[in-house]
Amino acid sequence: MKKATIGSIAKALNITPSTVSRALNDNPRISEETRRLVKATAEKTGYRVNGIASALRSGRSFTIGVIVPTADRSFFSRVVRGIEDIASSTAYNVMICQSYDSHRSELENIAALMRAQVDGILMSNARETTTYQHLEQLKKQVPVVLFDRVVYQPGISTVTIDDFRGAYQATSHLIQQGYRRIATFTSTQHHLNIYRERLRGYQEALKDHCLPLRSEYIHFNDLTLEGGTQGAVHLWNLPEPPEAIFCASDFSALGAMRYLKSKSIVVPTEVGLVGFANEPFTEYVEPALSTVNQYPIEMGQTATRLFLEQIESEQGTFSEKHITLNAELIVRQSSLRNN
Amino acid sequence: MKKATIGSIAKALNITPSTVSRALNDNPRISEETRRLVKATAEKTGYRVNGIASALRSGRSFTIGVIVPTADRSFFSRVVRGIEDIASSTAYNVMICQSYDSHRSELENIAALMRAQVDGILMSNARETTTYQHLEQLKKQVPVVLFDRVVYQPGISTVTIDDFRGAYQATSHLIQQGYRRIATFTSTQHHLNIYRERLRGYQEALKDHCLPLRSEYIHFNDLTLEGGTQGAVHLWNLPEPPEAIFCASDFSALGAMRYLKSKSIVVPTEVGLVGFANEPFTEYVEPALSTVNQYPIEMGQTATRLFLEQIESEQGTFSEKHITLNAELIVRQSSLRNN
DNA sequence: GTGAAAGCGCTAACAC
DNA sequence: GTGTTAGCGCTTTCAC
Repeated sequence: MKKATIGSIAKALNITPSTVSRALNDNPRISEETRRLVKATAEKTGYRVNGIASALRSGRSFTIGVIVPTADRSFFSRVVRGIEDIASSTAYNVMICQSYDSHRSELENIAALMRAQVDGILMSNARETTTYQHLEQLKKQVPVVLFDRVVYQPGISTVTIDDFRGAYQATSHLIQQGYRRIATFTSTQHHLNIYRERLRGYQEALKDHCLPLRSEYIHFNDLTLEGGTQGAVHLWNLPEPPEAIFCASDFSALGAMRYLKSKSIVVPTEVGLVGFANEPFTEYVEPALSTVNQYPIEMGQTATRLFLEQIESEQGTFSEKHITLNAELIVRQSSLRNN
Repeated sequence: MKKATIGSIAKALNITPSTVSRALNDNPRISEETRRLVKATAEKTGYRVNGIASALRSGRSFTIGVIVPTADRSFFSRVVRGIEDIASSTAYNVMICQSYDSHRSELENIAALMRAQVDGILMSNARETTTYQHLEQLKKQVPVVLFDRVVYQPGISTVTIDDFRGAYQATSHLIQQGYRRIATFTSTQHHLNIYRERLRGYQEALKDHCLPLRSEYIHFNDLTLEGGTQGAVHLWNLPEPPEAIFCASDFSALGAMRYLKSKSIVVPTEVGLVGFANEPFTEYVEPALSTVNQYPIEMGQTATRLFLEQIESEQGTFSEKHITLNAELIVRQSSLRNN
């Protein structure tokens, strides 16, 4: 019992492989009769197209490569879901790789995906990535779409959320709740667009509300739980600790929340907290953490649509697009002052 | 500037493609000199092997297909990490698909992976999957290794953790903490091995400690947060509510925790809780949730090793293995009675 | 140690 | 509407 191929079907029906191929691909020049016959035989013999062979011949693998820093962050896994939504509705497969935020891994993933002859790559830069020659090379070979952690280069489309506005809204919300001395946690990785934008949003909001920018209230850390704890320690060692923190990540907000709890400082009565990313745990902690939703599914869908647009565009007609999606402040207890 | 191929390298060096292929693949019969020359030229011209072509020719794609219900559960994403660990150290790529617990999706994923000519499939059954003919078919074509949610079939290796012992330990721990009336949440999806085993572990622990099995204390739900809430509602409507719950999932434990909090019932003083899976949020909630660690990375690594063993075994020498990994009870505050 | 030749399974330009 | 032909890039057997 060998594997069925278009050849074996052809032989069984006394026609040629090309006819079989055409029939299976619904080529209009094939007679209804032949098509029916071919498909019936295919069904009966358990024929499955060999994607490898057709990719080799046609030059298109109908596979999209995706590189995310890590799939176990709710945000990225939901982006992937968005990508799969669109891909599967258009007969594309998705090959997912994780860079674990390592630049080396990112390079290896790109190499592996190219070896697999993917038709395009959708990716979010690894945290470690600070040089972009690899993208220069890559974009010459296949369409590349960056999302979330992006860099702007000719020929590369991007999808981001409006990190600036998200941060601006979050900070303004804290101000409206009556908090005045507002600190922020931001990333030491200042080459990443998203953190630069979130910091800018924080600063603009303060300015627009005529509040002073105090540099001791800007704490650079790695935005992990531990980073947030350290940040809180730093802030509460100041002569005048803040009344609220806008944290550029949920994990760092959680770190702060725990530190405050350990010091019996009550959130939100005494101190207000807002995170960023809407990780699932933000709903579960107490008090529930206010945060900024990044619409990850939409981001994945949009990135995939940009890829499809590019791959289907005529040679030379393509030019990159930069799409910014809305960010949405989700207000929960951690920033609602009882007043 | 065309793409470099073994043909182009051969032409440049006035040798044949076969020699180039051998040199690149470190075939021992190639002279050091030729190998050096070939590799230098490959480097210079930016040659990348075409994985598609070599897969077609050799019949091996060096790609492993992985199907998980969802990648955004910490457990599964860590299994994937374990798989990638081993795969990448052996030149295999990994193609990840998500079934979203739908049987239809699972079938489609299998089809897509087979089209892509993966060399094997590692999977965890979708919750919805209750029939297994598709695996019967599949295992004839490529090595199949099941993990976590498995079914036992000749020719299919499996990796599970010791769900029975995990549940047994968790329940025994509650008993040792002085809780006597112990309930459990289990899944309505009783065809899944893992939930059957966890229920069995709970029951055995009660028996071994001479505690009665009370059927009203076994609540079947979908093990989500909502399911856990409903379960708690049910239990606290009983004439004699329990003193503790062993929950077969962390999410359902969280549901119970919230319900209890809303009723001002204090965990762990009045009621003890243990979850299952060691989802990250279990550390973050208050009180921190005791749970059972499933060693996901080890599970992924083991599954991949089983696949490699099978694919490298001589025709006919292979027979399936069933590996059970340890489960480890992690005791946190939610089950530590202050006494 | 290297070359020649064949072919993996499929598609597509060109015939008629 | 169907067949013929060629070949995608690579590996591998069989020569010598």
